[in-house]
Amino acid sequence: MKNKNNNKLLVILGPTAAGKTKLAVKLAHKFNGEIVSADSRQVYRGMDVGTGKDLQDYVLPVRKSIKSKVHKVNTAKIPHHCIDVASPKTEFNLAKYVKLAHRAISDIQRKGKLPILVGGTGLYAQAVVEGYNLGGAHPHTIKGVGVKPDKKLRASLAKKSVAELRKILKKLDPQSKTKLDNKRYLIRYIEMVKQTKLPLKKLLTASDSNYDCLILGINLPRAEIVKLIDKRLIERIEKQGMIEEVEKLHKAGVSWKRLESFGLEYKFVSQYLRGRADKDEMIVKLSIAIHQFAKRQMTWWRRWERQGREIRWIDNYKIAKELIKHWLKKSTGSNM
RNA sequence: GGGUCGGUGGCAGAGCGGUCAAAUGCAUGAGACUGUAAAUCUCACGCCUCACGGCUACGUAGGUUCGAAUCCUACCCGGCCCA
Repeated sequence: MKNKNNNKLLVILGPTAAGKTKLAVKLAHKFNGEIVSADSRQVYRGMDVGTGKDLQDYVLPVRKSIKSKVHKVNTAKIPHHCIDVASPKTEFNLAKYVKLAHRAISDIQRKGKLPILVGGTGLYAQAVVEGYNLGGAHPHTIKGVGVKPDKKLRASLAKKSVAELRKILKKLDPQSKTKLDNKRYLIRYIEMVKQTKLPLKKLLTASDSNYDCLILGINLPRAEIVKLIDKRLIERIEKQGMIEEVEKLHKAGVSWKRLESFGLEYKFVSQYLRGRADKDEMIVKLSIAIHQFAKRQMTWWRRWERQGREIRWIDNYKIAKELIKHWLKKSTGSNM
């Protein structure tokens, strides 16, 4: 059940390089908060420069507590959760993330502090806020679904066309309607319906939101974001040891294939290290890829808004502070 | 100066008499996406029009053809080779 007294969750979104972390840390100091990262790449150990972890001197140089899987607090610095929780050699996914995030949030709330969910991975943040059904990942989930990947099924469907996959899905769930044109997702849907025997609609229904949320989105002009991205990119490559980091990960046993699957810095630097591109070429391509990523992030947030979730768009600390003050004054649970 | 190859949409690059507003890739724009999400995928992309359709386009200017990005001539520009 919900904690009636303290189920507040502050969420901070925005495209990459917009300054989410910086803002979040400042707010954490101001409002006695702790940070929960909603970033699909910060979860991996050893991926620091490329995910911006090293820039945060406030990130705990922490030790992982085996029991809680939550980072220990290091003195006055702001604790960060859901960071460095997985080896880059292992698979990580949404279900695992959601489980960790909910646990971290509860822990923070129990301490009487304000959890601040910060990140650029739209799916992760949304799944936490909206309470997606993910295998009973946390107590608030209505119905445990938790459909695990079925490799055999996936292999058997791999060669089907989009039309064929749609037909198969339709057969399993006559009421399903989807405009999905991505084979990977269609196969996933088939997998879920087949294993649970539940209609797709039911599987994709979120529970009530578990939290009393205030969602702040950093919204800067596109040109500004592009500038910030490029500036940060050059710093990462020339000063922060981005290339060395990738090299180190590879030496530690992370395959090139795996590294490239992480995308952006990890992908393009790997290609450079393998001699597939020279440095200038790599930087140009990488820069473009990050711009495109930022765009995709914004598309996600706007979609979330269209689905009915309010996001307050901000571009500076002061506004954020005022909005939060106002929100904290309101009684818990009444701002849906 | 002589020879030679080439000049195509934002870029790269096909096309070499009609079916070409012109393949493909990239960039760009919009979007999808609940267990890979920094991933994966879809659509649009000369101009005008909701659309049927119309208009302007393949270095420039002429020409040959019913018809030219595609053939011919001259010129301009670039690469290479010989002087």
